[in-house]
Amino acid sequence: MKKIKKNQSPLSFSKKGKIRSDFANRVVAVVSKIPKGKVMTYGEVARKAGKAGASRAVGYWMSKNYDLKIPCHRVIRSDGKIGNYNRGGTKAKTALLKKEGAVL
DNA sequence: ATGCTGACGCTGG
DNA sequence: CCCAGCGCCAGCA
Repeated sequence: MKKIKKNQSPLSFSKKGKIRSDFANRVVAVVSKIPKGKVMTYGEVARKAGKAGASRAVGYWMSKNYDLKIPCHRVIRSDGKIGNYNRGGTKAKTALLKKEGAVL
């Protein structure tokens, strides 16, 4: 038998069980899979989510769902710069990554 | 569908 | 570091 549906992680961006978008769910899954001490760019996340180039869409969900239930602070810009965090807490994000030992 | 917005990516200044 | 323009995409009114 085959698994009709994969695990529905509680991290998924959904409304009371209703999936908003497969894309959003994928993004959360990828980000939550980022190992500690490592960072992933929005572009990479979007690519793994199946939507290469949807870097904006990725950040969009972060801003809308920055529950901090996912290591969104491990998601940085392609330049290696921080980008944004919690409506402008770039400082906190930088310190957080440095503390974890992320290679910037 | 259309228009606007947004935690992007890149190039240029 | 900042800003401007263009291209990219998903979400929402």
